[in-house]
Amino acid sequence: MAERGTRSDRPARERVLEAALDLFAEHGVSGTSLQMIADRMGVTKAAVYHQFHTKEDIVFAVVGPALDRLVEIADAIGGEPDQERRFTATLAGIIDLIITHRRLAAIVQFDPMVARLVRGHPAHASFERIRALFTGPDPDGSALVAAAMVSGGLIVAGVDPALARLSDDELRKHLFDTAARLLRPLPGVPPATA
Amino acid sequence: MAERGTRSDRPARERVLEAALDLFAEHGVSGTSLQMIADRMGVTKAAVYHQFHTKEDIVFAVVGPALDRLVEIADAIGGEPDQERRFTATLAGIIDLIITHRRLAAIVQFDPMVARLVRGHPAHASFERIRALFTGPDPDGSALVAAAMVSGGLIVAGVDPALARLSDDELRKHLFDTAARLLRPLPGVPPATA
DNA sequence: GTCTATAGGGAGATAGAC
DNA sequence: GTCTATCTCCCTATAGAC
Repeated sequence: MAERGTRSDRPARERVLEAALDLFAEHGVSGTSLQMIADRMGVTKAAVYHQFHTKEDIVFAVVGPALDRLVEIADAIGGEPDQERRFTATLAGIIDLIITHRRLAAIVQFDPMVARLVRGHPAHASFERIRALFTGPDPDGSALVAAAMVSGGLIVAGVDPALARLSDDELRKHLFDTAARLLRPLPGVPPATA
Repeated sequence: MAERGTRSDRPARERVLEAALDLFAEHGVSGTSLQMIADRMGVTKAAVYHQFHTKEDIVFAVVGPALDRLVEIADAIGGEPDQERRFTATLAGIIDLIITHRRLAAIVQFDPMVARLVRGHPAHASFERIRALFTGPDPDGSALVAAAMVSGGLIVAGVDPALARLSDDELRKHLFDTAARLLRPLPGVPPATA
C-alpha cells in the first residue's frame, strides 16, 4: 500500500511544502511569493497552483501537522491524573514538538500571517490549556511571567543559531531542565536531574 | 523652542512612524504596504512618500532609536569594572529597553525583513556582546540554552497579552528576577530581591 | 504638506494545451 | 504534472499641481 506504480501526487506536494517551509523561515509568509516557491522547485507558478489552489492552503499544509500534534499533547493532559507526571509529560511533549519542527515552531509563534490563521484552529485553545498547566491555578505575576518566558524561550532556543552545535538530545535535556527550573520555583521540588 | 509658528516637519513624520509601528506589529513589515500606512493616517501614499522616500527608510526610522539605545547599553559594559554591577546594570538596561518599546522589540527580533536590515547595523555586534556577558566565558550547553531562553523570553514577555494586566514596574521586577534566576544558577548568589 | 495621476512591475490566480 | 499565456489587482515609487 505504500508503493504504487503511480506515485499519485505525493512527491510534488511534498516538494512544495519543503520549499515553502524554507522560504517562510527565511522571509516570513508575507515575504514569500508563489513565484519564489516555484523558482526554488524549478517549476512555474502554475505547477504550484496545481497542488495548492491558494497560498493559504500551502500555509495550512505546512503548519497543520504540528498544530494537530499540539492538540494531541493538550488532550493528553486530561488523561493523566498524577500532577507531577502530567507536568513532566506535557513539558517533554512540547519540547519534543519544538525540536522536531524547529523552524516551524518559530513561524507558528511569530509570523503574523500564520498567527491570524491559527486563531481559528483548535490548537489555539490547546495552547491556552498548556499555558494554564504551566502557570498553575490562580497564578500571580511571577508565575505568569515565568510561563511567558518559557513559551517564548523554548521556541527561540529551538531556532537560535548559537545553539546549532548542540545535538537534539543535548538541547532537549537542557530545555527541559531550564524550563522546569523556571516553572517550579517551589521549595522542596528539585529541578529535574541535570 | 518647543512651540513655533511652523511646527516644521515633526508631526507628519511622527504620525507616519506611529502608524507604521502599529501595522508592523500587527501584520509584519512585509505584510504592511504604504497604502495601509497612508490609510491609517487618512492621507494618500504620496503624502507618506514626502516624509520617507522608501519603505526601508520608514523601517529604519521606526527601529533605529531602539537599536541605538542597545548599542549604548552594550558600550556601557566596558566601563563597569565590577562584575556583579556590570551584569545587573546590563540586564536592567535591556529589560528597560524592552518594556519601553514593547511591540518594537518583538519586531526587531522576529521580523525577517527587519532582521536582514539589522544585520548591517552596529546593534548586531552589541547584541552578541550582551549575550556573551550573560553566558559567561567558555559557556557550556546549559549556559547557552539559558541565555537563548532569556533573550527570547524577555521579548515575548514584553508583548504577551497574558501579561497586559501587569504594570510596567511589576513586569520589570518579575522579568529581572526571572532572568537573573536563569542566568545565575550559581549557588550562593541569591536572586535579586523580590 | 498634501493632493491627483501615472508609470512599471510583481502579486495571486485562472484557462487551456501538452 | 507541468507548461505558456493572460487577467486583474495592488505594490513601490515618481512627477508635478495646489
